[in-house]
Amino acid sequence: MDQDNRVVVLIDMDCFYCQVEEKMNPELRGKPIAVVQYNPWKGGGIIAVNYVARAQGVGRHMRGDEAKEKCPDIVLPSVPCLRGKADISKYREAGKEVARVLQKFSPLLERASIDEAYLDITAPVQERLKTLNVNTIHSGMMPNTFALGYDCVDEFLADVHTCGIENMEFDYEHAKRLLVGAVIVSEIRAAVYEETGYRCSAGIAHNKILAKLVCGMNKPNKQTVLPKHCIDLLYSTLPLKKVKHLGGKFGFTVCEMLKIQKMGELQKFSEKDLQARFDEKNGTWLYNIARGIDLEPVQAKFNPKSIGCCKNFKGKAALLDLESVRRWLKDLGDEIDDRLDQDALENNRTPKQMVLSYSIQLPDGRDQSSSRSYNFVAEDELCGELFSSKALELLLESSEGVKAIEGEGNRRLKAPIKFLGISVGKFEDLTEVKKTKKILDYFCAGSSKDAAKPKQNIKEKATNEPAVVKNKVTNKNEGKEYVMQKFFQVCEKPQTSKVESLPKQNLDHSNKTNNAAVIESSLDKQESFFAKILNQNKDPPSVSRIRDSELDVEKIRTTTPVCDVVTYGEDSNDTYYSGSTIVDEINTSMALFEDDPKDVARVKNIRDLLSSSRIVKEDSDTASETEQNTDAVAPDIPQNEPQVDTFNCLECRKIIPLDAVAEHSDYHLALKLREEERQQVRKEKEERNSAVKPKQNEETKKKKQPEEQNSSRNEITSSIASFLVKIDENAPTETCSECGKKVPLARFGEHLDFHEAQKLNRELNKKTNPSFTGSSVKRKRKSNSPVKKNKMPCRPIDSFFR
DNA sequence: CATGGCGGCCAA
DNA sequence: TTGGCCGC
Repeated sequence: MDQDNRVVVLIDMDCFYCQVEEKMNPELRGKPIAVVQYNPWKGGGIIAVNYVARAQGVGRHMRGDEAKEKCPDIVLPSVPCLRGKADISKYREAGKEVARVLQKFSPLLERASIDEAYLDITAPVQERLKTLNVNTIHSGMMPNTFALGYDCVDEFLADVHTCGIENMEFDYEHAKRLLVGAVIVSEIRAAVYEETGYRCSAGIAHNKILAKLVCGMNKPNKQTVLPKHCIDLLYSTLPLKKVKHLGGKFGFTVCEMLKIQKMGELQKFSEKDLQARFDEKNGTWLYNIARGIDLEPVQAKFNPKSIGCCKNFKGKAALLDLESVRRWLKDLGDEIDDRLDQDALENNRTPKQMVLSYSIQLPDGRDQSSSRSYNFVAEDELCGELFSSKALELLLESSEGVKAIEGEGNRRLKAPIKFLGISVGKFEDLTEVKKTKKILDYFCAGSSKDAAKPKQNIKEKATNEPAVVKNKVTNKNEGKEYVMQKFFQVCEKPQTSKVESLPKQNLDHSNKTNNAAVIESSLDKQESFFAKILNQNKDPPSVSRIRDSELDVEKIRTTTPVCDVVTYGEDSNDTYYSGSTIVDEINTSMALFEDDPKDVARVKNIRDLLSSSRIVKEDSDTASETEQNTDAVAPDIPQNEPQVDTFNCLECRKIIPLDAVAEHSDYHLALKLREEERQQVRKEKEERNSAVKPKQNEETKKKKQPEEQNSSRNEITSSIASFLVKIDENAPTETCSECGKKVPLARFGEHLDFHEAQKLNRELNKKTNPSFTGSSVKRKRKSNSPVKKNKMPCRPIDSFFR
């Protein structure tokens, strides 16, 4: 049986939350610790205990206070609170960090929880067997390894070396595979420790259930192999409920109905019998697992399929009035929003559905839970407010006497609410346009974004945990401004100017002075969002370079397959996803504009940014010590100028107060985007009069998907123009509610994206409106203004200046 | 009041 | 689509 020839591993992090705390605070190492959440009540609930504390009798299912009694010197790090609830994002990030290491060893990685992952290493084992002589394997190659059924691993080794001649059950090939598997798992665990500092345990067997089963048998920092011929031995004493899926009610009824306790006793029953008692599927499953057979494949799955958050309101804390429900839903919605933002950046995906879950207390005192789902529609702007308001609607619509009692301003609820949860799922891949929007959001919002959108409505904050993750991107928030500055600098540079702001490696192998060419060369290696834009600027720079380097949505689109709604397979989840994520693109963009990585790391504020990018020179009489070639920009900089901090905009030559730099950059970007929109309209008009000739795509010198290169060649231009005009009389069409145009059904998704791009433009325009200066700029959200067709919905440019 | 906050899967 | 179960 092919399934039995696998080598499956379960990696399980040892008391993971504790390890995360220990890593963050090395003082804690060697001390007894337990991670708690919500410490106010009896010291908080313990959710993880390290092994020092376990040795002193501290266990899970204890309160912090109990732990203190058992172990007075225990340290109790607390899970941070955000918006009034436990925030486990740092553990989530740590789990991802580990999984990324595991992924290097096999693409067949299935994340089972925040701290557990299955790996199918059948292929790596086969590979290793080609070069590794099994007889040379010794226990030194796999420290901390145990073989179930053997007193020590050396005995198992001996069995393998002698082909297990003493045991009829011994399957030599199988044992060899597991042995080599154990060697590889040792290497995996060493790599995890080396690269993350975390220790883990592992189970090695020929399927998931068994790997999981034995993983926990030797902990911490150990690994356990379960050879087939030892299964019965193990099962003879193993309580049935220890097996995954049998730990709950089902396992209990199995034990009850069959009057058995041990796993081994299951073998006494025929498959038919088991099917008759339970159901066909369960019967077969039980029959198989009793014989160590589990056919479940390890699925390549890295990302969760849903993102949710919830909160209990126990006892007196139960919600009694509408207003508190509203408040909590808002917090839950905001958290979802934050996590979705990050998820979109990392995984290029967006959810199609949300689910509200709740439970109420019935008059008889028991709880009753329920849930209602909502499928997003195109007009929905996914944001915290949408989530919370939809959730409230769903809650009030739902039949169960949740409705507020009339009168008294709808204040009181009929039944106390004990639990609220919002989750989103059914992800689909983001289209290129939406991706573009996200990237621009990221860069353009600049410092004003965080101030504008009070994302973290922090009710309590136990620690000053950075709310957003610590991946490369978010660490470099300060770099955003820098990149924008660089971007405009590059766009603006006269043809003849030096390219000193571009990456060094590009200077090396090129005597071209043309920016586009330099950037183009950087595309050999990688492509960034900005590179895409800049790369389109093949024409000689003109007065309005920005316009020439238009953000041409259609051109960007052609770099990826033409489909708006990529039907959701496992694409967004699996380990094979090969497209560049938004995070990739942002990081590449960053890299593209970094003179030296240290510069960006060093940058702490706008002033540093500007001086390091040589744009600003306040106190400029002493400034030339840093560089001699300030003259690249110097002519326009008022040398003996100001007491105030200003900088001279390369774009318009105006002197801009430092504190308005971000907005000013946004303004130029808005100009650029607006021009793009104009051109779209122009194009639209032109093409209404003349037939469209599908234009040949530029040579795309990117690896990407191979099919894509073929298809892009023989047309499939996803040009906006093409779907605005070309209407096949016979093809089904749909009338766009935004602009009233008839659009071929096949192109309708793209058409909607076009409007999306328009909205983006408008929002950027709003963002640059100086009347909202400073911190109170509302970030995107709520664009319910209808589109006026054929009319520029922008303000006059001049109005941007006071 | 008292593990809580997740997440996955599946039957109906 | 919903409710329930399972497990970390």
